[in-house]
Amino acid sequence: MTKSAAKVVGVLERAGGFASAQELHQLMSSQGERIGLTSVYRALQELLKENAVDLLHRHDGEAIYRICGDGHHHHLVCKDCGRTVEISGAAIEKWATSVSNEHGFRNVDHSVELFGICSQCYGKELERK
Amino acid sequence: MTKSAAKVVGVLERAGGFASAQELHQLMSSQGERIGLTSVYRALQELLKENAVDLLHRHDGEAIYRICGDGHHHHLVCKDCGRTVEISGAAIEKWATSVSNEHGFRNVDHSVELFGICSQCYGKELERK
DNA sequence: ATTGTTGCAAACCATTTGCATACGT
DNA sequence: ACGTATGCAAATGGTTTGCAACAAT
Repeated sequence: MTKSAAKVVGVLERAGGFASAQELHQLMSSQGERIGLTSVYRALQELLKENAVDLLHRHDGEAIYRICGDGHHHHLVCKDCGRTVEISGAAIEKWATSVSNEHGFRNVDHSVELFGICSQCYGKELERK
Repeated sequence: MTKSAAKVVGVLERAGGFASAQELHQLMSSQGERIGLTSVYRALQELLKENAVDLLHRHDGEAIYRICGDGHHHHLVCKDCGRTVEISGAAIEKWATSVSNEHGFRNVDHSVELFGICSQCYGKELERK
């Protein structure tokens, strides 16, 4: 693993959640780490290939990364406030695999996203009426 | 609803699944619709505000849109040749519903896309080696 | 005439790439 | 020295905005 990658892992661990490449770079810079934005991007690509980080996208499309507990999981996102709940289900994984096999596909990757209104926002909506 | 937005809805309905703004524009152009890329983007923003379309992001971050509340089917897409198989599964629907309830979410909609290598392309890959 | 819609071109911003420099062994 | 890692600057590509021309009522 490259030096930059190690640094990025460190910051991601300290951050504890999701962060974009730009945010990581800013954070590291403000903490005195001398690292180029390019290296942050390259480190993240490297970590992705090794499945050391998870990638998903914010509402605006910006890529955000997180240390991967190597548990593969999906997201339940509130359309109003953006609150996100991580979910995981063996059921989905099995289903994806069997459907893929059924159609003769290999190396199948899947993306599953659920979006709805969380209980908080649902409550606020009712108040308004 | 603006005229462009109506056209976009039409194409999205015919497409039946997810499509990016760029793809929509290409599609419309190739079908003789004279519309600017800008208008496609503006139409999609408009439709988003009205909750007429759902937005999510592809693995590469490109925004893809889908008519909201249309008949549920998902896609199994070949990463190489783009061949697409429509799939549907009651199992997924049940799973999505139960997970959503578990977390107190309402009006939950889900998107499931599978990406892999179809048998044809897999065969070609083998030949190459 | 006024208001809202369109489309071109330019701006924007996250991300990637080319290339020359600096590092580690 | 050699191969790799780094970083700057420039290119890329999806998306947004400014603005002038245009349509609809």
